Amino acid sequence: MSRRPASPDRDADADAPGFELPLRLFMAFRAIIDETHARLAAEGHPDFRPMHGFVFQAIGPHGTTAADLGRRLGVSKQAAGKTVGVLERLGYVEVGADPADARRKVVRLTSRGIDALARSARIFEEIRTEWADTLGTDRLRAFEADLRTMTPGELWRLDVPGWFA
Amino acid sequence: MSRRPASPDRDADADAPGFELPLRLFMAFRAIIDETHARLAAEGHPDFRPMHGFVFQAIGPHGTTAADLGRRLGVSKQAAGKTVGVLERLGYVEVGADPADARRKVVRLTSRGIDALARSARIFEEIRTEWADTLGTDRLRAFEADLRTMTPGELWRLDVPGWFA
DNA sequence: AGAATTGGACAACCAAGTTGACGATAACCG
DNA sequence: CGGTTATCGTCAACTTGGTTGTCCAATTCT
Repeated sequence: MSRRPASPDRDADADAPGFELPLRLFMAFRAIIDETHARLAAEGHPDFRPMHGFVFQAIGPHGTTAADLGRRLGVSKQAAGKTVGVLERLGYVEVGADPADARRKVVRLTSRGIDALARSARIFEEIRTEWADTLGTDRLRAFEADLRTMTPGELWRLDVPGWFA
Repeated sequence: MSRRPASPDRDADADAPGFELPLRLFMAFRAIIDETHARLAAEGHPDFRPMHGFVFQAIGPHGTTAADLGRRLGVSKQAAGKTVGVLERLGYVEVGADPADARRKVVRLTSRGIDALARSARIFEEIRTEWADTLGTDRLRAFEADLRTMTPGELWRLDVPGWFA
C-alpha cells in the first residue's frame, strides 16, 4: 500500500501513502462518533452505541415496523427484529400492535429514546462548531461542500450496519 | 438528531442536520473502500476484504507474530491468530518458525499477498487522482490538510477492526 | 537455578449478521 | 366470493470476528 510502509516519522506534507485519504476520513468519522458517545454516556446514556443512532434515525418520529426497518438499514428483517429487541430491553423503544394490520408491530421511540436523539443532535452541532473554531467557518464550509461533491448519494441511505463484513 | 428527520427532499445547502458531517465522512470512506475492493476483485482478488488491508499493513514487509499483530490492530492475540488462519487459507500469508525463538511463529505475506498490497496501493492512488480531477488539486490539498488538522493522531494507528461494537 | 513473562493454542462464549422455513394475516384478482 | 400471492413476525441453525480464561512450552530476568 505504501512506499514507506512502516516509518511513523513521515512528514505530513510529503508524498503520503495512497491510503491516507480513506484512513483519515475514517479517523475523522470515528473521532466524531467516539466523542459524541463519550458525551452521551456522561449525560445518562452509557449504553447508547454508535449503531443505535442510525437505527433511531431509521425509526423516525412516527415509528416503523421491523421489516421496514430492515429495508431502510439494509439488513434482513430478522436482524432488525433482533436489534429492536435489544433497544426494547434498554428502554429506548417500545413495540405496539397496529390496529389496522394484525401482522404489523409498530416500533416507536420512548421518551428516553427521544431524549437520546435530541442530545446526540445537540452534541453533533457542538462538535461541528468546534470544527468551525479550529478550521474557520469558510474552510469548514468548503470542506463540507467538497465532501458533498464526492458523496453525491442521498444522506438518508442509512445502510451502515452490516458493512465492514 | 434532526429537525427534519425523514424528508429525503432536503436542499443540500439548507440547514443540514448535525450528523451530516460524520455521515458524509463515513460515506466518503465507504465509497473509496468499496471502489477499491470492486477493482481488486476484478483484478483477481475477489476474496480480499476491507479489513484485510489493515491487517496486511500491520504485518508489514518483514512479517510479525500473531501476538504482535494483535497489539498493533488493537485486538486480542487470539483474534489475530484467527485472522491469520483465514488469510493463510486464502493464500495471502504464510506462517513459519522463528529460528531465534521457538515460541514465535512469524507471519509473512506471500507473493499473492504482496500483489494484493501493490494493487491496492495503485488503486488508492488512482482514486485520489480522480478526486483531484473532480475537486481540483488545490481544493483536494486543502481538504487533506483540514482532515489532518482534525485527525492529528498517528496515521499508523491501525486499530480499526473491532470498532463498531 | 528458579521465578516471572511471553507466545501460541484450545475452549466456551458473545454480538450481529445471514439463510431457510413457517404460520397468520392481508391484498390481489379472476 | 374465494383462491392465490405477498407480507409480517418469529424460530432455528449457521457464520464471522471478536471476547475471556486456561494452559503449556519457551524465553528472559534476577
